[in-house]
Amino acid sequence: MTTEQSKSEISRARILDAAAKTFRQKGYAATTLIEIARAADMQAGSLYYHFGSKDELLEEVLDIGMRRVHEAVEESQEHLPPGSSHRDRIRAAVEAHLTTLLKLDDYTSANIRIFGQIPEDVRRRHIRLRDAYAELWRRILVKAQKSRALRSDIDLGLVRMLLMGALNWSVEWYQPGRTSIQTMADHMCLMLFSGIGIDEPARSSEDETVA
Amino acid sequence: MTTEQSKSEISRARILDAAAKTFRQKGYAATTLIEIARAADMQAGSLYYHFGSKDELLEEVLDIGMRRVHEAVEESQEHLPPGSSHRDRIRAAVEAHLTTLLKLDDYTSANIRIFGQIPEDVRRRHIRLRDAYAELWRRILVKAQKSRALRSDIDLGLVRMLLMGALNWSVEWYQPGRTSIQTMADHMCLMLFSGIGIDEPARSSEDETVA
DNA sequence: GTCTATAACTAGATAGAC
DNA sequence: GTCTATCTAGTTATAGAC
Repeated sequence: MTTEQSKSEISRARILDAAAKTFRQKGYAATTLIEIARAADMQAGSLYYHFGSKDELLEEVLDIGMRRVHEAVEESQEHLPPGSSHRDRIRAAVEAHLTTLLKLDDYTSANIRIFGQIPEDVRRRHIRLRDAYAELWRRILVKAQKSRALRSDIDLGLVRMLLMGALNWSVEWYQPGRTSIQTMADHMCLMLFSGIGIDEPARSSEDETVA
Repeated sequence: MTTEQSKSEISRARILDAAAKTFRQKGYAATTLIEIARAADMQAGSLYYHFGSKDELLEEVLDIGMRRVHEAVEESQEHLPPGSSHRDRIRAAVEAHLTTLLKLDDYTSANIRIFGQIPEDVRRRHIRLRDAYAELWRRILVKAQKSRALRSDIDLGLVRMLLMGALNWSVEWYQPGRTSIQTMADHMCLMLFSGIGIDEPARSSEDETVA
């Protein structure tokens, strides 16, 4: 009950870490308890002292992953310098989301990668946390729109889904070292706020619009 | 050898359709041959007359899905009205990609959804088609940038990944009837070219930048 | 071509020793 | 708490009848 962890708590955490890592890499159904146990330096049967079933283990990994990214984005909003613009706020949220997803955390990336392939009842129990996280983003964007930092003639829900897609898809291709998270956030926010198009000059006959 | 399909070809196609649909819904590892067979009105053992293994079936589903979206985007570029701008070209590609992914095709959506969870050797053989599709997009974007339709001070590869992410992620949330593909393409291209930000007015003391 | 039957294997889960 | 041994169920794949 102090800050010391019991042996049980330590093992439990080791199992969860191993599960998050393996689920993220191989997906849910393709991951066996034998692999998780091996990654946690244990025998498969020993897992059942800590968890009732594979699904129970999955559920906890998913919940932890979603809570972590939720908290990271929430904190990014609380720690902004006073007088920050709405663009600053959104940029901070984007960076917090990406950082959690790509640098810190097998739990969050496991959640994002395998959510579409989990058993129905696990999904049903987990969905509240997902909805709460979506609501956090919704509030950030709506506030920006109401303050006229974002256009009013758009479907903000759709924008949110496209934005989350661009960010979440990075778990499928991101390789540490190649691109920095800063650069990714820069590009994402540039697209979101200003776009990367240039006003094409008035058409003249010499324009190469087809070639 | 005529336009008539042999009984074998018909069955084969039925199996592939069933496999694409089931893979898309449940993922690769979680899908059993028994389910695929049932969806194709067959017994599991009968599948082996047409395919050598589950992996072989998977591979063909993946390849078909990638070829279809590739062809759809390629055709979208060939059928543009003369004098189309680069924005028009990109917009057409976005729409073709989304349409294939969300309306026409279990094969393409299966490919996008399960690519991250397939066996290593299948992935290795399939990757060429993926790379070719990426190259098609790269060319479209580079051409636009060289013609000064897109800013030159950006990492176009990164933009491409963010764009594909925004589009591909839609397989995880899109529900037919709620949003039209037109609307999705509109929003995506608006973000890509112009952004949805409004220049925030010069800061004054009464601005509510924090609340 | 498709069926039925089944072989060979692997998974998740349980029980009892330590 | 963890291990070893094992049960049960379900999977891919094969074989031979029709």
